[in-house]
Amino acid sequence: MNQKVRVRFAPSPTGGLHLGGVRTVLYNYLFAKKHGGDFIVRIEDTDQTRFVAGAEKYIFDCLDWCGLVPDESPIHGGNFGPYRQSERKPQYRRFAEQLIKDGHAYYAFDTPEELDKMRNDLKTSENPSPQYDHTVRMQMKNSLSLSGEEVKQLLDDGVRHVIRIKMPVGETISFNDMIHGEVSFESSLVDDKVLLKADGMPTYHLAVVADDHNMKITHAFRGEEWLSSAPVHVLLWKYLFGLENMPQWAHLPLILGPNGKLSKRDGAKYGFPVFAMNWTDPATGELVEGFKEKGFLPAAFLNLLAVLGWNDGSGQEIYSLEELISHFTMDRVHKAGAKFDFEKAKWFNHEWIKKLPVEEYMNQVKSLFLSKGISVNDETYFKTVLELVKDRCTMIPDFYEQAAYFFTAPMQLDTAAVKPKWSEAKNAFFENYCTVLEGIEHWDLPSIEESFKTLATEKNIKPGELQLPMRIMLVGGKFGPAVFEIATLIGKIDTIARIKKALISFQAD
RNA sequence: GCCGUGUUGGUCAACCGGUUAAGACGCCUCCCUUUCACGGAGGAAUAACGGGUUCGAUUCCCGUACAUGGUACCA
Repeated sequence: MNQKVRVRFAPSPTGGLHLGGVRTVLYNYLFAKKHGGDFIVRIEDTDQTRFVAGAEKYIFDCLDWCGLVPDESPIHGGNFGPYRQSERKPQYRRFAEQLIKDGHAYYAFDTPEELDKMRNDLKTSENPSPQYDHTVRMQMKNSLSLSGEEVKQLLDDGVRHVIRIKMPVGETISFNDMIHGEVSFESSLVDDKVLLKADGMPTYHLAVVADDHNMKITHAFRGEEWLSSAPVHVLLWKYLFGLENMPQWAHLPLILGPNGKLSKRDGAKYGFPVFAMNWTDPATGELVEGFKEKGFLPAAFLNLLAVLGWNDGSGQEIYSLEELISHFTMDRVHKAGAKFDFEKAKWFNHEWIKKLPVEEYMNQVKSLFLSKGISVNDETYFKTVLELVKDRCTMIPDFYEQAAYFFTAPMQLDTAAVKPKWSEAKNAFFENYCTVLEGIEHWDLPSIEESFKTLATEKNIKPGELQLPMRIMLVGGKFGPAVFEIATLIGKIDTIARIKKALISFQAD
């Protein structure tokens, strides 16, 4: 009764870790931490045909980036391993045989061709996809329709076969979902799902139940796409380990794209990531950009996913991981799927860039700069600059545009912004101003600004009219913090050099 | 087709029988700023449809529509 909470995330390593997947991990993690329990990751690598090399490592890299470290996993260890299904193979067969012995499952010898034939023969416009269920199983080739000797013969001959669950007729199967409440199904309408495949590997249905039992899982969260197969799992628990030991289920709502189901195609189509990190499909070589590479902060990524389908009713929107752990409750998770809105996602990232001290992400910016050919030598200067421009950055790559001119003179000047109002008088002012600047001994904000204003008054030009040209000279465009602050930071030599260089190009035509 | 799940502004959403139906993103206007942002003040914009139940329904029930998931020896 007082069993410790044990929640598992069980990805199948077949592709990138998408938004819905990360949110499932997050809720698992939050729930486990909230109750002082264990957060477990196991890998569902039962399907050899779709298993993708490198995908397991990819999943853990993503978790690492998000900061969701499991208590138990193939790479972290634990007391209820192994944590990969492929390493538990013999056990599944035992469970399946047990079910047959108890009359809850049967051998099926139908070939793929025979299955196709059945589906084709029975297909009507009314029923486009006939199931292998109680209505047809006696017409098929299995241990229910065949005699004991026939079955034994087939088995002895080593004929390929699967093991199917024998769904009961006329029972109502129901269970209490943590999100949806009571959900029920008519057993007669559910088909005889394959439990053990011809190659001896279990299907997901047998595997989850067996593994959850083995690992003493108390709460199992998964996407809503699994809800329809829940009756199979409930029955398996009933037959194998007892309903009273079944974990609490929670079927999380789906995350939708702009046009329904979120697919990796949406990323390319609408220009936003759908995976946590870059994912290269080994089959096609196609690269899908991730949130990390797009320039998202993990804190923002987690935050935006957490509140997509959950809120605590307080109106708060910005949560740190710690806050999420203390505020999170399953009863406030939504039932309905939510459409992902990239604009709002960007807003979350912007908020986190403003909120977090620059130390948290300065290394990312540093490597961004490095890739653009700017090396950072003075860390204090670097931090000051980042602090100054962070309000203007929504995503990490924005720092390049917003801060590069602090390190290197702008390549291009927005001359169009000054030329229409440019005059000899202004030109003279700046030539003069350079001389004034040369003479400044203590290069600080007041002396730069005061001398600018004094000279402008002397020349009878409004200082305001000179500030934009000055900005274009130093920055290259109409953006950035206060001009004199920029001049202060980039220093005397650079300031004068940029003014002189700009005067030439203003003159140019 | 059948089964499951869902349906409050463009999007995320609060409310859990009586409200002028919060808030956020986005959009628009203004202020701040002779740059761009940040910040501040406003604005436009919402309960799918039809029946019930009730003194009273956005809230409860039933239909319909729509959306979404499943319907594989995939997960």
